[in-house]
Amino acid sequence: MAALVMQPTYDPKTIESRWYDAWEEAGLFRPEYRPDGRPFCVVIPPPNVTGSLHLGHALNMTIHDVIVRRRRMQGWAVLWLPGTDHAGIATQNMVERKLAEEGLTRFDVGRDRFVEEVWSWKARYGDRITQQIRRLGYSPDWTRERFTMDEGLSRAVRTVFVRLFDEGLIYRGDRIINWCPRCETALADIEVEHSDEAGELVVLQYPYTDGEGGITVATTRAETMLGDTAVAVHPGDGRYAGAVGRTVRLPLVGREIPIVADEAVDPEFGTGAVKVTPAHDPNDFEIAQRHGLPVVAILDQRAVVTTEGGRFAGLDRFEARAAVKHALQKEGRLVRAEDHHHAVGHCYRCDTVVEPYLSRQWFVQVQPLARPAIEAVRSGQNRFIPGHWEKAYFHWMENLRDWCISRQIWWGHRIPAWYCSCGELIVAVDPPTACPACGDEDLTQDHDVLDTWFSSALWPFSTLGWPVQTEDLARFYPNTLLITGFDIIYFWVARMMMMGIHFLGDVPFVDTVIHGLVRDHQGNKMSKSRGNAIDPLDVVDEYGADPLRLALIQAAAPGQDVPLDMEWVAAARKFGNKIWNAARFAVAHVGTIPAEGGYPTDPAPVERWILGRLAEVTRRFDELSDDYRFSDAFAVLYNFAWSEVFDWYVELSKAPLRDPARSEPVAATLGVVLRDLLKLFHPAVPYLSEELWSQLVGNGLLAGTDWPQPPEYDPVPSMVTFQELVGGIRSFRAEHGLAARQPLLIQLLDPAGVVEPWWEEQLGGLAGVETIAVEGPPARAHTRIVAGPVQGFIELSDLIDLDAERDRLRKARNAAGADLDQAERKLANPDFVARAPADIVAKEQAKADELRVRVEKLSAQLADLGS
RNA sequence: GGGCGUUUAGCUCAGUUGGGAGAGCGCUUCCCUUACAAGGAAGAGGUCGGCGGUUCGAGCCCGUCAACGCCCACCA
Repeated sequence: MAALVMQPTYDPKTIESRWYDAWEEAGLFRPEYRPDGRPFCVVIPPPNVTGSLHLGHALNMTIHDVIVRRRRMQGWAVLWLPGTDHAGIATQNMVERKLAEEGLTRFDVGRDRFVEEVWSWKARYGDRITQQIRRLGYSPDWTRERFTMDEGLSRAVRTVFVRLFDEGLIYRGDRIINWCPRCETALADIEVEHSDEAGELVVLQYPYTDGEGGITVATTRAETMLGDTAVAVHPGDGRYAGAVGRTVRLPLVGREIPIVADEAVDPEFGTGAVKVTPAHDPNDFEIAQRHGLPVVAILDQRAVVTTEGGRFAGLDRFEARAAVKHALQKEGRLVRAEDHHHAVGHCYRCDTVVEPYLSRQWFVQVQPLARPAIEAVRSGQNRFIPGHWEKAYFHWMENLRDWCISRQIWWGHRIPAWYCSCGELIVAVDPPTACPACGDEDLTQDHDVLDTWFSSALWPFSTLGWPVQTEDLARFYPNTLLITGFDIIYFWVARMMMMGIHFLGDVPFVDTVIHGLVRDHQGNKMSKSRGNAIDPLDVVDEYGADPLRLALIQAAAPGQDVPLDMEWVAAARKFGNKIWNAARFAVAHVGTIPAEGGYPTDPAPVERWILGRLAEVTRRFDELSDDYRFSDAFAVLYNFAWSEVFDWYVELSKAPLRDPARSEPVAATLGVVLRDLLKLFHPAVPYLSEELWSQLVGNGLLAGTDWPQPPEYDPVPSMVTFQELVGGIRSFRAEHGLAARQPLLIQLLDPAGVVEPWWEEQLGGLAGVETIAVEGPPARAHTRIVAGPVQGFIELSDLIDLDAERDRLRKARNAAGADLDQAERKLANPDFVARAPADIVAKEQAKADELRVRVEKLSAQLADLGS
């Protein structure tokens, strides 16, 4: 028995520090807790190790926790595997910014010291986010926590690299890639964010070397002309038939360059002639390869003009753009400049404009990996929820180009490739001691590291021990689920599919649950730069972790963005207060409650009603949860709890609970219903429910109990009539401004015999009326309350304004009359009667009958009142 | 240039086998009744973006238009 006195208001702060350690120490978060359970596995989308929790994480992990806590209670052996990501460029940038405060760059400190510095950062901040995860009450298995750069995962990364290399799916080559001149590294295509920007299209004339005139070309990046090595036209373009084979002289540079014909040129665009800059444009690079053109790089890795740029050397690309344009104008080679909107690529980590840059990089040939990954989704081995994301997935996968995986940063998995002075390339999981070709022991490891997403792609199996065939791997691969935001479907989901299928022969997870982004109440994406980002820990401080969790899960319709207003969180806290106080009431009136079962076998009508509703709601909640429709599931549960259990059943229980002779069965039912509510709500509000459990049931941990399975009960039709009667009386009372404590006299007329003995007492409590008889209408002036087959007659005292009462009745009759008309019109339609299903027609008929009676009675009443 | 999403009460949003329009917050009136004023009771408020179609019946299915948002795309 809980003898503790509960505070009258729910205070999240005092209870949310209490239960986490108990759950963890009981081993509840480990799959071993249910050794015989069906395996269930989901891996956390690993947050950046030095990052901090934001609302996107909170949404993602709330969905995780709501799922895994329920599955545990349902007896599954649940593994929710946590961990963090080294987040290559992002983390490196953070540490570089910190160095910058001391006036240093990473090149000042050198690679080894820099990497040490990052590790020490990781040591200092690496557990901040995991502490935050605990504070929000999330329940992953911390004993299995992983980090993408721990020893095991690094080995998995090297193993995958070596195998793909041996299969010919990883290669090294000189290609034009996306280059961030600020981060000084290559980026994958997907790591470039395009935005439409106002620019300038300049049209230049390159003069022929062998005669008058010249050829005009257009460009948005004038500075690149310094590196032009040709002009290209379409072979079928009649305008330039005579030009192909001739040469032009490159202005400012003086280089003589040829005019070539190439299919890649679109004769419709611009002048139909295109300047070819092989070192700084991917199309041009390909044209140059086809025509054996020289490649002249005029920008270095910081996008500064090289000595190839002559007098422009040393200028930044944007300075050079203006300077070159100006110089061309002075030489009369600038035909015109026009405004031009075009997409400009930016680095997704630092927003710097990305430069196409020729360099030697490592690539994954993705098409052989993508094909089975597409097929797996097409055939249903994996499904997206909601399904429309499959289209986006297919479209992206089908158009994939090779994935540039080498990065010129220092923080990450170093590429397991070594070079020997003899020219030998050694790709191996473990560092080679000597060159297999020449025996030289002086080998140099490749300086680059791998794209962070390369290691992320292995997360569903590298975390389980792969390449070692561990028990966890056998038991938990494929994972049951993956839960993530749509913004990383390409970065992460698609790559996990490719790698999982390729290396394990099976999809990495069966269901892919996609959720939206958290937005502010005006629908804007939250971001630090926008200044509208809300720190979840501030929300927790102000409202509590449970209210935040409940608000998030209620707001998260499948696949839709979540506009989070603090009003939602405040409303969730109000609900917490409501259930807190319902429990407080129960603690005072209910004795021992069993942890499981205990459902009454032959309950009285009111108890049968609420128990029947509990069973219906539990079943519906389970259906919706199984379909990942949590917002709907919790709406059903929330409305049941508040507007049925609290507003009706708790009120109905008060009278019998005060009477020792009748209290026992009511207390038992109230106890069981509240107990199951705590269980059903527990996945969303674990702290609150656990605290109330300790007060109410006081036996073990709620988190470790079984999920409720209440038996079904026969419906109680008289309850519906009773509720309608109470509503009618209350409405009458309110419209006439009658105080609730002033009893009204009511007589009931019940031709159908549904009036139950318990009504009298409850009508007194809930509607403030005194029932005087169950028979015909009284002689004195009265009005009627119509509730299904029952009529209530309330004597009209001098206090009642008869005009107001006539208005009230007229309004009620007109409303019923309008509904009746609609129903009768439907029933008069022969097509409806003939074609609609029989049960729909019968329902409509019953509705019409009931409405007809109601209209008759209200009309009769109006006549009685002399209208 | 493609593709996707959204458009429902004053605000933010739910509404999947098409069959009587919902929640939270806000608003109006009454009530500090012994679980709860972070509460209770009673109300007001919607041509479900426009048009057309399918159907006995459409917020829900089809077509079309409009507005807003997002993703993808090597047209200089």
